[in-house]
Amino acid sequence: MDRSIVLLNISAVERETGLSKDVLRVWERRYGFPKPGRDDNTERQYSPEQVAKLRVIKRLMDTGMRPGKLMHQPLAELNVLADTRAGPRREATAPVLERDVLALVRGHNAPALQHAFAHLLMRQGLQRFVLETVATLNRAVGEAWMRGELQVFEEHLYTELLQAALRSAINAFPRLSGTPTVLLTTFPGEQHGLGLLMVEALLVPEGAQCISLGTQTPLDDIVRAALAHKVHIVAVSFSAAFALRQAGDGLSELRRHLPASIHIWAGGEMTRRLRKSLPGVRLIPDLSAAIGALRIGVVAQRRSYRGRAGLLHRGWSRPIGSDRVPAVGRRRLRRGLRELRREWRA
Amino acid sequence: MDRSIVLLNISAVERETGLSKDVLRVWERRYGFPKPGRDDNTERQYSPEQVAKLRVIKRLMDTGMRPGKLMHQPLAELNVLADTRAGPRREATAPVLERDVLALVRGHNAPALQHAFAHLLMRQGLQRFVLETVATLNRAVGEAWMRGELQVFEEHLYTELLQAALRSAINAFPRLSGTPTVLLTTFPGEQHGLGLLMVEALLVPEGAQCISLGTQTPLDDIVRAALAHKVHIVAVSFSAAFALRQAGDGLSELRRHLPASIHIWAGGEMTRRLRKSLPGVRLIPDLSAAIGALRIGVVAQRRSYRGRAGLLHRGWSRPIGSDRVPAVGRRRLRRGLRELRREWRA
DNA sequence: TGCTCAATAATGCCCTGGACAAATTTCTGC
DNA sequence: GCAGAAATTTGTCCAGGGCATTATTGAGCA
Repeated sequence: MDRSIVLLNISAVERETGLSKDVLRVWERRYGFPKPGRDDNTERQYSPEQVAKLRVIKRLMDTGMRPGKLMHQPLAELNVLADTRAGPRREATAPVLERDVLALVRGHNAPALQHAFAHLLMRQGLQRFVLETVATLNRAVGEAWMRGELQVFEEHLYTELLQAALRSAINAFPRLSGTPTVLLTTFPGEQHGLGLLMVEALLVPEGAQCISLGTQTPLDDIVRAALAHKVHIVAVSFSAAFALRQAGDGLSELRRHLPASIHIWAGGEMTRRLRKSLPGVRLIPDLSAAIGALRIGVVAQRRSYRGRAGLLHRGWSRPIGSDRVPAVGRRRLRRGLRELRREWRA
Repeated sequence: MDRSIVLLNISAVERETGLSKDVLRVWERRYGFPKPGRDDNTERQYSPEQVAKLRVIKRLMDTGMRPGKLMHQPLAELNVLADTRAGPRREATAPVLERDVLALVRGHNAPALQHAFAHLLMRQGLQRFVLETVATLNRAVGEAWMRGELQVFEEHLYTELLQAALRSAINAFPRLSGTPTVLLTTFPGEQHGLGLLMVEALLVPEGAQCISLGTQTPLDDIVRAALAHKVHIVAVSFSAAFALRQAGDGLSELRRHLPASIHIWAGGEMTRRLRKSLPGVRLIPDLSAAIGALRIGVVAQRRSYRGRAGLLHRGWSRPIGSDRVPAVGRRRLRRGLRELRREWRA
């Protein structure tokens, strides 16, 4: 039969797993896994099982685990690990919503899913929708994927429809020329843009002027853009998969090349794993922390949020335990923005 | 001074230019360019000038030129080449619009740009906006970038605002459960989603039901998605930068794994360079050709693929100069879709 | 001259195996 | 129980060789 779609060469595996060719080869040399077959030309041919295991390993590593420990576990063990890692399932909290939405995703019911998003968005308002619903759903989707309950294309559809919903909601707000002005983007190599959209969705209703460059802006272009648009804040988003080192280096570079008057925010799953503190860079490990961070003085060390890593591989989500960020959060957000505005006006 | 943001290591160059580490090293060995300096650890350090030249070379290669010829030309020569390559400037057509929009982009006037898009969109309607304005502007922006008149971040802002405009326009149409159903996505490695949005913007107003998975869907997930959603057409978009070989292989794979009743469309800049004809895959080298393809295509594909005659998959690409697809195009489009619908209902 | 087909060159990608720096873990002495 | 040193783990880079595919050139022929 047609095996060609099943066996992947090393480039394809690199694309699908995010693990570089060098890493794939060196793992084979060191750990004996993955051990792909070879084709007529002695080139590596990875089986889908190997690729599946690699994907899970990659995700676990994105939460801070190290490859040496994972490599020789059977896939089943890894899934158990993933579940443990995911923390206690909070059946009580909002499982109905999650279950319903996941059912729509798994049922490939695009119109209903789109409708559900629109409905929730209208009922909750943009900010609450993002803070409560989207963050929760993102985690649920990520975990379901991890447990093998969700296909890649199902996750894609979820993301796509969600982005469409957020974008059109954001677009519904008139573009103000207000303060503060926020530049949103990701570093080169980071292709997940959902986090940017979520931040924008939180800020725009408050009258902040958001300028999104989309994903993967080269460092010096971020600097140029910040200056050209005279922004007050540069916000950069990182998914869990982003390389720690690269992020740290890049953020330091940014800090060095931007005038001190421009704030730098770094957000997204990855920032929970950052060990070093980065002077002059505000870490925003999850959206609820973002709300706190908006209040000027508070800044600094929100260590408490680092405690547990979520599994969602992209975008922002909330730490597993803390599920309440409702009205209070919004009030704080508003106050925070007021303070920000006052500061920048001065 | 801070050279670190200026000198890039080989990974960074790979990310910024899209040229693999292997290619960068082998070019250095074979052609003597790029010849980066070395750091204390004898690792390559590329200067921004080299990176700039590499970027231009990459773009020229994406239009079909070969590296051996380009490598030793000075940057100025390459820019001339780029201009030549761009074909005759059609000063008469819509230069005012282009100039105005480019001015907004270069002036970093995001609100005005957003407004301009919204304005044009409203005045022309979604389809004409895409066919006439967006296609033209895209080329203008690409060429301006090539001539060094546009920064990367300026291009990013253009793309981002344009996508926002298209998305919200598309979203304004009610999601019909009509025929035909079209699955839209790109292959892994292709991260440009603007093409998908443009196609969607052409089809949705006609009542077609578009399901977009966003970019970078693995091949077997495209197959699964097509079956799960029972689509009539799978449309895949390729930017100029996409590797010819990978596209050809992937499309053949797709064709092999999808039932013959599901049509495959391949569109985007890259498809103009495809030499081989791909049986059972409809090439749509540009949007104006897409319109023709919708009309002629139904008949042609019925004959050529089902009958395995394998004809008529060329001749759809039009020479660079002929860019007029006005009202006539829309009428044709509508008729084409009517025919499609009739066929699929049967 | 114009065309087809074969020989040659150009090009991208894969391979092996070595090296090394940064980060993390383990060990050691207090 | 803890700070700091030593050992281990891990990702990334490098050189240079090989090969399959694609493009170009050349030869023979109509």
